[in-house]
This record gives sequence, C-alpha cells and structure tokens, in this order.
Amino acid sequence: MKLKERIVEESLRLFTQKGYLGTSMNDILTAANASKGGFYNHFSSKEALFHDVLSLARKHWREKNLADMDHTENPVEKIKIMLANYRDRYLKDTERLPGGCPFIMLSVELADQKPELIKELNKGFTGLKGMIARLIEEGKEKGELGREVRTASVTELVFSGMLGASVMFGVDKSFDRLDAAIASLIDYLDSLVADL
Amino acid sequence: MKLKERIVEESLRLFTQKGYLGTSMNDILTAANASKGGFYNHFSSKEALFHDVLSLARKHWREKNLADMDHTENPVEKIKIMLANYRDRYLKDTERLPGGCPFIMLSVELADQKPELIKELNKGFTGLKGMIARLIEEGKEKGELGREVRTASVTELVFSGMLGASVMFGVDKSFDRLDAAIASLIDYLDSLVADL
DNA sequence: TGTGGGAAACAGACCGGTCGGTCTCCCCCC
DNA sequence: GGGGGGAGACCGACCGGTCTGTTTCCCACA
Repeated sequence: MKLKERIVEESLRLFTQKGYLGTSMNDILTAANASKGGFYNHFSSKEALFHDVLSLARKHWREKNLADMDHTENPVEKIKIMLANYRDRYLKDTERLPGGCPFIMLSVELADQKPELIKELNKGFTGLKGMIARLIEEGKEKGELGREVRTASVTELVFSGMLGASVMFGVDKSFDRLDAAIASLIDYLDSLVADL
Repeated sequence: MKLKERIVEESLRLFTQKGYLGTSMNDILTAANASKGGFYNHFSSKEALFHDVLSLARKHWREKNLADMDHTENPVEKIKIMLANYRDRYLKDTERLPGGCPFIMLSVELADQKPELIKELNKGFTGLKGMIARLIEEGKEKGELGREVRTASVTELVFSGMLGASVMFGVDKSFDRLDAAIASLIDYLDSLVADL
C-alpha cells in the first residue's frame, strides 16, 4: 500500500478511536510508519488529511450499510436490512472502526471547536435522515405502513436510535447491548407494520 | 462565589463544550479568572478537578431532569415528564451546558483514552437505564402498559433516543429538531399506552 | 478592641515534554 | 545527473504541573 493511502487508512482508525484533536501527528506517523517529510509531501496540513479521511469514511459507510438493501422491494425491509448492516457489518468491525462510528465521534468532538469541519459531517447525517424518511414515505405509499404513521416521528426515532446505539457501543463495547439496541429499533418498525 | 466553586462551574461549561482533553489549564484559569497557584491550592491535578466536575454534573442532572416527576403516580407519565425536562430544562439550558450533555460529550471523548474515568461515566448511564426499566416494569404492574410490552426493548429505545437526541442537538443546535426528537419518543410511549 | 503571627489563598515565573508545521538534505530511480 | 519521495533535525507555541514569593484572613492573646 502506498504511503498516502496508508496514512489515510490509519488515520481513519485513529480519528475514530481518539478523535481528530486527540490524535497527534506522531500517532499518525507511527501508525503509518511514516516520517514528517513523507506526510507533508502528500498533505498540506493535518486538516487537509481530515477531508481525505472523511471521504474514505463515507465510502466505507456506504459499502457496509447499504449492502443487500436491493434484496427486497419492501421499503421498511430495506431499513431493517440497513439497521442489521449498521450493527453487524459496520459497528462490529472493530478492526476498521475501533471506537464506533467516526462521524459520531468526530461530530461530538468538533461540534463547538471546528465549525467548518462540522458542516462536512452534518451533510452525512442529513443524508441518512433523508434516506430513512424517503423509505418511510415509500412504505406508506406502498401500503406497507398505515397512513396514520407519522414519517417525521418515525424517522427521528430510528435516526436517534442509531446514534444512541453507536454512542453506547463506543462506551461499553458490549456486542450484546448493541444487539439489543438495534433489535429494539427493528422491533419498533415491525410493530408499525403489524399495526396495519 | 469562591474560587474553587468558580473553577468547577466554569470547568463544567468548558468540558461540556470542548471536552476534558480539549480544555487546557489555561482555558480553565482564564474562564475562572484564576492563577496556577489558586488552582493547585484547591486541586491536586486536572484529573482531580474532573471528579468534582462530574459530581456537579450529576447534581445538576438530577435537579433538572427529575423535577416534577412526583406530580403523577403514573410510571409512564413520569418518564414523559423526565423526557420533557431533559429537553426543556436540561439540554436547552445552553448557558449552563453549551455543547449538550456533558456525560455524553465526555464519554465519547474519553471512551478509548481514559478507561478509569469512563467507569465513572458509565455508572450514570446504567443508573438512568435502570430507572427507565423500573418505571416501565411498574407501568406494566399498574396496568398502564400491556403485559406484552417488552421492558428491555422499550428501555433501549427510550435510552438510545435520549442519547441520539443530545448528540444531534450538540451538532446542529436546532431547538426544533430537538423538540421533534423528544416528541417522537413521547409519541412512542403514548402509542404503547394507547395500545391497551 | 487592638495586634501579632501562622496558615491558607493566590500570583506568576519556570520546568520538561509534546504539539503541528518547516526546512534541509539525501537517496533512489529514471 | 536531475528530480520526486522520504527522512528527521529543528522551530515556536503550548501542554500540565511545580515552586517560590506575596497577600489576605483569622484568631489567640493582651
């Protein structure tokens, strides 16, 4: 693997675990087995690296979480598949993402510290929330969900639930509790479908 | 206000906003209008301060979130009151807690960095989760909730929802979205009661 | 009620170490 | 032998913490 790629990969790991500000250049250089010269030959600054790391994180997110969603035509089923992916393929991949979801980690850390970097992160959250809302709406149109289901409310609940599960998993590292948290979200979606 | 008190109060604000590691001694001393000598006269280290700040944060949490819960005998109503407190009296108090809930901020920041400090934080989460679970159980006993309601599942959902709402609020500072997130949790609880 | 003394409270210079970033130099491959 | 990639000494700023010196306060004693 080329040096630049190695730096970005290792930095994703480190940022996820220790945060952006909490990761020192030394941490990065050691993890990537690089030198200052090597680093600054590829990146103009630590912040420039941040953007590259974010790109990789987004790519990784999509690959893991959106997989297999086309195995069903059913919008609510799609959400359930995504939730299972989120749990099993994404968060539990502690090799790649020690410390949980990088977006959440970095958002919390940088919320009041680096407003310009937060904007980048917020886009992802808005996108995910939009996707969930669209699928719920679609579910209502297709008759999978009753008309009385309030899209915004369900979206909030699923989205908050995903954030909360990741935060808690980051803290206690308990696979069991993560399973329970995601299962309760899936339960909830099932209960909406069953209410028909 | 005495110096020690001033330092702890200001540190709560700073830790909430910038995190523990992200807050420098200089930040603290400037905010509290203190000097090194004044600080180390009252605290043996920055980490000693952390514990005092955590005590204050716990006290503050209880005062704000548990208020008025005795206005009803109804366990599920109690949870709803707490959720409304959490939203209106706790998270929206941006004067006292800029950056959202300090426990969440610190947990995320320190998860993989200071295991001994995390233990302290985890206790609070476990306590809150326990309280929610007890109230749900009580609700079932009192007939407010159906016997088929799964305590663990509902608890997870409410708890994760609270975490998620706080994280999102910390990032986007939107009162409206916070209102929506908490309202969706209250909606959910209402739907469980209505299902009787 | 006035005063002396000792401790607590506070001020800030200073410490070694680490931060992100720059610069020069060298090596290896064309 | 020219040039890009990388190595690492070096920079000023800042980190948490120590230490010495000064101010303030309280209380025993006259």
